[in-house]
Amino acid sequence: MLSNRQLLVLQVIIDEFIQTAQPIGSRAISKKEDISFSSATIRNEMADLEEMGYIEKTHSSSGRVPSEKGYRFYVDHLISPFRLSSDEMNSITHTFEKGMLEFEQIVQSSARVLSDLTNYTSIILGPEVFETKLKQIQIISLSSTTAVAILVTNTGHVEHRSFTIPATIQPSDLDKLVNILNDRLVGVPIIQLHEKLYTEIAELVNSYTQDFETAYKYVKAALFDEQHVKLYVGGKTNILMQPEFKDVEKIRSLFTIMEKEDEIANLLRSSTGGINVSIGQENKMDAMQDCSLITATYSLGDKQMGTIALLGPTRMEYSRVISLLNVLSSRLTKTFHSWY
Amino acid sequence: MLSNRQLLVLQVIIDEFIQTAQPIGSRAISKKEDISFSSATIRNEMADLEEMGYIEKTHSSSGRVPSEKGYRFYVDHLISPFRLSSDEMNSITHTFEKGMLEFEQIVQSSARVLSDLTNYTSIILGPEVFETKLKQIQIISLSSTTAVAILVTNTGHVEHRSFTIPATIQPSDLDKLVNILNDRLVGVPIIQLHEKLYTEIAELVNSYTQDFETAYKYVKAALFDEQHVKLYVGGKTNILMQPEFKDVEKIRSLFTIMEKEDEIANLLRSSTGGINVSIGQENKMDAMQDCSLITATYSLGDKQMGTIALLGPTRMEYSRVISLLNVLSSRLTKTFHSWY
DNA sequence: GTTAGCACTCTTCACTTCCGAGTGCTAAAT
DNA sequence: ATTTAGCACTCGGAAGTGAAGAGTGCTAAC
Repeated sequence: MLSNRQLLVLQVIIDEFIQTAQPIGSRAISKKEDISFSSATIRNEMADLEEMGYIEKTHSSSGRVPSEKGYRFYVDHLISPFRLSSDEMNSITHTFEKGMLEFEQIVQSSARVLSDLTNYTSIILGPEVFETKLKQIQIISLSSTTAVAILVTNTGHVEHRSFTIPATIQPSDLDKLVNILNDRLVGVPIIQLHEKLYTEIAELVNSYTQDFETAYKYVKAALFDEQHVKLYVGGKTNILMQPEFKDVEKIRSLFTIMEKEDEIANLLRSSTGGINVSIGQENKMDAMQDCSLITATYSLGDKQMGTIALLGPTRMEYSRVISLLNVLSSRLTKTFHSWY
Repeated sequence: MLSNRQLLVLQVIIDEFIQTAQPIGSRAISKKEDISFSSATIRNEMADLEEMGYIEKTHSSSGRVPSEKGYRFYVDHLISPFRLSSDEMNSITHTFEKGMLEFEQIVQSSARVLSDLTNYTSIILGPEVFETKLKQIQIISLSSTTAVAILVTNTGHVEHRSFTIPATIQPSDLDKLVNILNDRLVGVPIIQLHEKLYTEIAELVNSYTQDFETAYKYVKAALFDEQHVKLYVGGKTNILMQPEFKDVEKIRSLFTIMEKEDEIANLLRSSTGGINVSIGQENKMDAMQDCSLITATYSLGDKQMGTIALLGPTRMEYSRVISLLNVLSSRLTKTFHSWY
């Protein structure tokens, strides 16, 4: 168990290190306002803290640096809610007041605000389709052999894809098909589309001509086969300003990871409700071993819709970042709620 | 004027430096197969070349390195067409054989192939709208106060935007409006849309009710007011592998530039037909002073549609890159031509 | 339990020294 | 008149040295 004084010392060390990125010595601590012990006493406490694994030395006679266990303890027990400045609150409020009405835009602006305010890299996993329903399907032919299929959801999301069709297929067949699809599928939640398509609709289509079936295949492939994730990343370069990323190799591996959107998306998707902090080695991805990833989710009703995350060095301003994520995720939740 | 031997020496120096990124000494040159002179002779030639500004020393007793003037001369007079390997040709052919039918996809894959093959960063300015014409406008209401407007071009490009409308506006008004817009605007080249909207259509709309005019305003704002550029960047991290980018500051300034898509787009847009090479200081952007930017354009008929570019260090494989860009731009041109 | 004092450790920086790669010049060779 | 061999010279980089400074751990005194 940690004594009160040890808690205090640990807190000071971590707070200080987060700001300066420099190892903290006993003398520096003893000089702090809320500390009334001599450096020697601090040294003893620090020796204990080190033995328990909360802090480390960078070399035998250096000041101390928080260990990952230290950060973990700090995050779990030591941080108090951060009072955001009115400037910060304003930036966020401003983002939501532009009266944008599209998922994409709101989410994108959120990512930008977040990375601007923190100087870390923000990653937002766009709204998943849980609650969204099909609003309308349209096919617009461009030429005798090409057409573009458009799918609109009740959330205003639009997917589209161009495709080729054999010239043998009649435009009237396409129209008929669209009608059938709209008849049967409008209002159906997006996640159930696949299922419905393969049972109900496929059956129905079978009863028509060969050509009609072909048309169906094309449209299905165009609209429903690929489901791509939307990942918004803000301030990729911010992380370059952190002194821990002086090494080009680290930068490279981190940037390479960030290009693998699928993996990142899966990682974020797996995060549960509320704020979640992964520190250093706790991260599943190798290239993030020197980073911390803080995630928060936003939701519609009791369905989780997406995830906001901030990626920075383990030496992160946890307190502030967590407050920011809290505010932003609840703003997102509120906004989406007001829409539907 | 440069003697034949000087040309040869200059060529060897640049070829070698492009491969090794190390200063080249006289002895190394004299050992090359096609060189039959002693290192002393080479030294004399190098002294001349340096005096003329084609090569430089990194310090008083170092080997030589190409100057920007040297690269310029190399690009203008010394490079012979590069024979692309069949592997390279295959990768490109493969990209165009996937039967994708959308601008975006083709262009995106092209960017990827290009950066993969070269290990530089590829930037592609998406097809401009010169020849594209409006195919259809649609408005789909999502709720009593929200709707999504969709605009489709004859090239299969889809733009969409959600927007709010006062509840006082009748759905029937919206329908009427869409009909008018489609009546008047289908087939009109996208670049003329603005003009038409502000003259013809505005006039027409004036004769209807107040509400109708309001609806018009909303739709116009949603669909036509913002025109955003599509810029595809491939292999941003590739540039980190180049030894000239060991310095974090350089990386940061370069990446910061690359986030300013507007500026990059303007830069690319200003490039004229054919291959264009900007070496080092020739670049307008400060952060690119250590880079070379090679651009090629692709077109439809005699209208230039967009630009492909590769960004790398000044020590670039000019010959290969130029060949690749040539092939790719003509493939793009051919593909687009076959569509329309 | 706390603190002052001190020896000890380790980094950092400036300053050498040494080596090798490469040049420029001169004089000899072709 | 070129070309080449030879050699002194220059410079960067690696390795080494020493002094300064920051910080620790331990001991003994408070």
